Amino acid sequence: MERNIFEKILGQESLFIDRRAFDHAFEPDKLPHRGGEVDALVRNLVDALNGHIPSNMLLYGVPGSGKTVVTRYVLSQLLDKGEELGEPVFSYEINCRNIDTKYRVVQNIASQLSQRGDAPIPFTGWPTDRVLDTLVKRMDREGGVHIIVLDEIDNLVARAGDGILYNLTNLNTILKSSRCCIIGISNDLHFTQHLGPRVSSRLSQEDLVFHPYGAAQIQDILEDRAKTGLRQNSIGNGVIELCSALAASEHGDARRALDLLRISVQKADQEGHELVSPPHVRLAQSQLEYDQVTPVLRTLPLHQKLVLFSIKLNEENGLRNISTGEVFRTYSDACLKISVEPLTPRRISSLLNELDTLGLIMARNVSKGRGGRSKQVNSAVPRGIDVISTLSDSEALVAQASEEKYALQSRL
DNA sequence: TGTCCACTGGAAGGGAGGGCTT
DNA sequence: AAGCCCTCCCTTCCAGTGGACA
Repeated sequence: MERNIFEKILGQESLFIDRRAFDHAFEPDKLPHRGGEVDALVRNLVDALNGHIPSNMLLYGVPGSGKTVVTRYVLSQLLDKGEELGEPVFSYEINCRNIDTKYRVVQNIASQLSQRGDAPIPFTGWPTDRVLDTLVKRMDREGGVHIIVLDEIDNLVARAGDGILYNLTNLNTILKSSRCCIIGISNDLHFTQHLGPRVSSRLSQEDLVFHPYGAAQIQDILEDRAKTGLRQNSIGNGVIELCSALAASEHGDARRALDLLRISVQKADQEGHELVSPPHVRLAQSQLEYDQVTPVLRTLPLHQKLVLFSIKLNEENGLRNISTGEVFRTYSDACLKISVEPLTPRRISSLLNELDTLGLIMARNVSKGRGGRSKQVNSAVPRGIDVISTLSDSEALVAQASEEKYALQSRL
């Protein structure tokens, strides 16, 4: 009889003991090389246990420099201690990449505070002030200290302005039987420039900068995780060093290093090797690039696809550093070919900025004197990924285009 | 030194879509 | 059903800009 198709893999020996050690959300027992940052947070947040209001804080640092993990680590201990001392502490972690409007932020926190019998707050429909009102009532009902962590706060400010931060930093003047503290986490050191002076001074009462990890520090982190998550003696010479060096060369991102090591181990597992070696890391590196980019390419909205397609098409024809105007002309032609109404040049300019933020293109502003000021655009998709076929082969593009046409026709 | 180009990017607002309240 | 509210995607308008060139 045929064996079950899962049996072969299930029975296979793996180099992993605990895969979770490589999760981004994994909370290790100790945080190497972040003692100073932990201390700074603890010194401030201890006020929550003394009946005072902790200062609002802003944590800065490049991605993967430990901001989020340090905050979680400190907060989980704070919550435990609060419970022990009978000083209730509540914490809310909001990722402002997804939750990026005033309404959604307030709705999210208030919903986390809902009890049985509370009316659910819809994800749209209520006036924001009403949601804010509900939040204040619920916070006061619970009492204690409420710590609101706004991860990627720069994204929230870019999308929704600083109005929400004004409301949140103002909460303590409205709250009667509870207190509130904001911790903002940002990748962008200069994001407070986009804040009004009142919000800025209230929010950044204490700033903390997380410096990128160096290769040696990343190495320590990887060694710790390998001890927890992998079988003994499963890592070959130079593997951890290579992972650390690759991640350190990309602005010291510890998450990237963990991903690299995890995928390297998977590769060794797949090949049935007992030992992970540097070639596995190289394989992991290219897979990581591929895995990061292709889903983004596939899920781009139609017009962004067409813009990127136009840039790539120019590059295939040997044209690099093309201007916004050139992109727009190629893009308009592409639209014509698939009978889609092109967007305006102004919109294309914004789409170029969005593609730049996504890291799919490199755009920089240049002035050519009488030739005018414009962007100089190049694709930034790693080599080895065939953008044009990923974008144009996909039936999705055709489907998207006809959907667009249908929507247009039904409007006319 | 002023002009001019080809844009940039902020601001305001339209309109469709999803949802709540009365 | 009508009146609101919020979000998203987009357009329109326009002041501002860096630097080559006359």
